[in-house]
Amino acid sequence: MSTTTAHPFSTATGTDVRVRFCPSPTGTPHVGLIRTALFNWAYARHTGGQFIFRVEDTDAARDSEESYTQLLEALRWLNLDWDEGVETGGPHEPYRQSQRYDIYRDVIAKLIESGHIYESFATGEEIAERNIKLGRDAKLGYDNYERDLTEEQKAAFRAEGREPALRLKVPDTELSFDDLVRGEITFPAGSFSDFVVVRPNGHPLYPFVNPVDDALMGVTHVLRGEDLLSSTPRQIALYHALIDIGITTFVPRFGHLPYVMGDKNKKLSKRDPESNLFLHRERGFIPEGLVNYLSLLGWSLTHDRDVFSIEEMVAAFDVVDVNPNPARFDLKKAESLNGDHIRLLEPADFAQRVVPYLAAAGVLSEPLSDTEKTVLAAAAPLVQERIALLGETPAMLGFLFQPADKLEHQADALASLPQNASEILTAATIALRNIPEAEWTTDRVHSTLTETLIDGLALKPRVAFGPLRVAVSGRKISPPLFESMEILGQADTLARLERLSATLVS
RNA sequence: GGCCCCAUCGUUUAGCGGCCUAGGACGGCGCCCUUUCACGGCGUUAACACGGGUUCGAAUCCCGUUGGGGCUACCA
Repeated sequence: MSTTTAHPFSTATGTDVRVRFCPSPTGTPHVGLIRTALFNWAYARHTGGQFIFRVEDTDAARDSEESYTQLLEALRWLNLDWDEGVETGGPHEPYRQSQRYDIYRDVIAKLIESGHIYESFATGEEIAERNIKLGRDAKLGYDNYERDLTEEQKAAFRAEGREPALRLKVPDTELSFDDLVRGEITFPAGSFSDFVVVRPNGHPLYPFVNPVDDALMGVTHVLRGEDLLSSTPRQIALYHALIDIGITTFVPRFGHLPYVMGDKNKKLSKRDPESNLFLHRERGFIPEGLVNYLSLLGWSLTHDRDVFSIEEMVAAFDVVDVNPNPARFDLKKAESLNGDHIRLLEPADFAQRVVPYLAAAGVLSEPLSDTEKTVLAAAAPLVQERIALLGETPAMLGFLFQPADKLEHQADALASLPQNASEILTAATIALRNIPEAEWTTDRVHSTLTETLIDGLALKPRVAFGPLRVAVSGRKISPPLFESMEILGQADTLARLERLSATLVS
């Protein structure tokens, strides 16, 4: 097509690549949005190009500063750093659209002067009426009939007190582009019409400011959600106008990333709790695990492995390998992957990361005392091997930070006690009391208890150790018993056994 | 209604004409390990939507059908 020849698409590769993440700050960060950020970031890091973070806060009614802050927090938490953008600055400042209105005014003036945009006085109702009158579907949209309004007609509208919106003249031809993830896509002539770029009150709209900023910032690859696919021809039309007036020299390549679906066959909605990035963090996802899972939403590293590091992702990531079909957000899989990444953490690192979760649950408070640090360091490895979310740790480790007399025995744990629980506790208490304090180790506790209960009383391990577990942790499920006893120490352990015994007698 | 996108196990993904009697992972099921719960190990379950082409040969290319989804704002 001639327009394509006249207005070439970007051919940028390698370090010339410029991608951007440009959310509008409405609501809390959505995992689909973050997936988009991740893919843009990964593409920039893979190619050695630049990653721009721009904020599209031109909707005063819905944008909030709180949401803006959350966006920053989200990217920082996931370690998705940007080369240019809000906070960090760069050669195309400012990076918040609410501060760029002067720039848009200038571009608008040039587009009016060059005849690419024109005044449109029609209201939505009038457009629908007109369609009906002409025997077309009312939903058909605008038919460009004000393109050539005379000065007299415009004056007449103004005399009625009407102010015009500004519309872009789109070409009356088909428009196609080569989508990075979907291949060649063509929109037939007439499937898109002149669209409003500026409201009557002078406020520029998203379909205008987004491409304008991309053009001004030299964005070469637009990787965004599939929901924006149908607006692409209009954007390309705008680009042609921008090239015409010398704002830029090329049209970026587009890549439309697949939807992130919820349980049902529809987009994961902001209402779905699973869409909330911070909720996942609260539950104990670690950045490594969540990023890994998010990367799998429409992409894969290789055929036989899906646990990998962000570095491995960057090394391999290319948008052209992104799968075009929608991906479902599968919490189970995400959690499993997170567990794998938790297991990969250095034990000290893991212990460190668990602290905020323990603090939030009231298990302990920061800063930790030396004793608490010691206990945590000893206990953390015991649970690192068995959880999928950091949020599971308070329930698992809480008993270690409670004094024996404050420990609560859970109902289901008490209910699980065998008839002879008292007898078992007494026998165990006597045996454990005989261990010299200096020899109080996991192994010694283990062997002593085995001799006394398994060999001596001929009990099954399950029956023998159950009551001890309940006495020590208050729960049916706990970290390994003997290790726990070692961490608690002899005196505390004995106190717990005696306390449960006392409870059972009374 | 119009336009656009999508189509491999329950889910996600590998596959880009012969390596596929279709591979991995999560889930499910079973077994093993085991002081509980996990973790781990082993095994198992289960898919190319349908119909036409093209080709010596199709999950892979083309067309159609069906089924999903999205867009169709003076929101972003």
